[in-house]
Amino acid sequence: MSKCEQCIIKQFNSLKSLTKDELIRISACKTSKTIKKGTILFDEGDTINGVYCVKDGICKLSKLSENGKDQIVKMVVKGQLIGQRSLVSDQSSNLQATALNDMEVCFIPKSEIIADLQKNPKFSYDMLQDMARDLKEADNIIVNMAQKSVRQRLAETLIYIHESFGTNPDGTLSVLLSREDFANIVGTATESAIRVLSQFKKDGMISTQGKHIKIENLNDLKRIE
Amino acid sequence: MSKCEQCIIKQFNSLKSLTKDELIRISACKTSKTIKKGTILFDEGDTINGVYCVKDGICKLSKLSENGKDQIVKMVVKGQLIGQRSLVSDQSSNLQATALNDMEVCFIPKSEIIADLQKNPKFSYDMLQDMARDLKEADNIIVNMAQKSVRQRLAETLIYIHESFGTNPDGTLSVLLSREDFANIVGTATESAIRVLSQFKKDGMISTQGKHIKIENLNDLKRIE
DNA sequence: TTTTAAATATGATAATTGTCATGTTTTATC
DNA sequence: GATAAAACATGACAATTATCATATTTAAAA
Repeated sequence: MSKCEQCIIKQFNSLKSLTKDELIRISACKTSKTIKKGTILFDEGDTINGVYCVKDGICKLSKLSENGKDQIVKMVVKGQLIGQRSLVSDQSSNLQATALNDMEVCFIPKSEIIADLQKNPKFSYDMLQDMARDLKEADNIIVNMAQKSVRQRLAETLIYIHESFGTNPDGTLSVLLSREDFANIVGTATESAIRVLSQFKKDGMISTQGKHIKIENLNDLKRIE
Repeated sequence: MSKCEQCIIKQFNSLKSLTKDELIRISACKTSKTIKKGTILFDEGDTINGVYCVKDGICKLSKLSENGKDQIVKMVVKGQLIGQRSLVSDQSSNLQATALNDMEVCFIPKSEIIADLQKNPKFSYDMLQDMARDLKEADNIIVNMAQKSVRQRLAETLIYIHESFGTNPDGTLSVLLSREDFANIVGTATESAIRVLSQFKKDGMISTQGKHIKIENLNDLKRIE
């Protein structure tokens, strides 16, 4: 099992601000896990009792609406932490976390990290900055949801995934999502998402081979209104 | 000018976690301001250079969408801070702040408070908890925007204002909003907001006298789907 | 108070999006 | 590889919401 104090993944999140001693202590009680694609890490209402540090893979954070549809609120990739909000506010999770592909994660128990948060100002300030970033992002999503069309939102989602998570060697988006996932990000019916994607394809902005999507004309996609 | 160390407003925000010495220092350089209804405290893109502590009044935080419409993202009332996110991430504001009625605020310069944030773990932990609360709230709004109808969102907005900000002696909502404001909270056209409110009135769930709205049947309003 | 501007209200119509039905393709499992 | 299940796709139609036009009311200014 790898040691936190030597792990390079922490450079991408607030764990980098822990002291060497703190890291050694955490390393001793963390758990490494392999999580299969499709597995639910935790559900809405679950008491998480710690944070996950994502070493590899991608995960979606979603919330069930009263109408029975899932809304994807955030996607978490390698380097990021999951469960920070619940840790800080000492509440059960308000989101469900589901692995979108096979994942490697480390689980750090709450008991080992909460004291550091209250004692190490650099660490809590760092987490504060993380959360500030999330909050800004969430505000932007609210505005998009409220004011933009499904067509626009879907185009922006494709661009976001393309630019944030990159592409495979063949140019297809590296994050493989079902049409239902796209609908749940955009906040629309699955059929509507499928229809819009089909239209994008007809217009030559994307190409598809099964679930794999390739952006063919980024500029046109960016110009959609 | 009142002293921070004696001010009771700070009980409602993270400033309560500052030490007496820190408060005295901040008190010496803070500015008290009276802000007239309708005044823009700061605009999108402005460098705020500090935080506002709201001593009285209400303020809306909004963001201009590309289609030219304002989206109200949050309402801030007595006791809360404004500008925390920009302070923490050291960025210009991504939101516009506008007074919804006459306000009393104190402005604390960034230079006086940022060091405390990095040195006083209790203070930063407290602000972290504030931001965690905001983030949870924002996630809920995303889900509502994405999955609920205008009718539902408007009903929930009325209930939210009723329960969070209270009513005047005559039972009308204490926060006075224009129909356009309601539209900008819900994320719809002003005409649509007006239409839905008219329908609520016809159905006996609310009554109106000019801009003043009174909830007449909270249960029916809560049951809207 | 009169005048003017702004906010509220409502109708008509178009555009967007959701729902249900049904067929096709892809993927998983035996 | 055959079979079943899931995911994808598309048509038809209904519901929701936006837009434009135009009154009417309310608030503000002269």
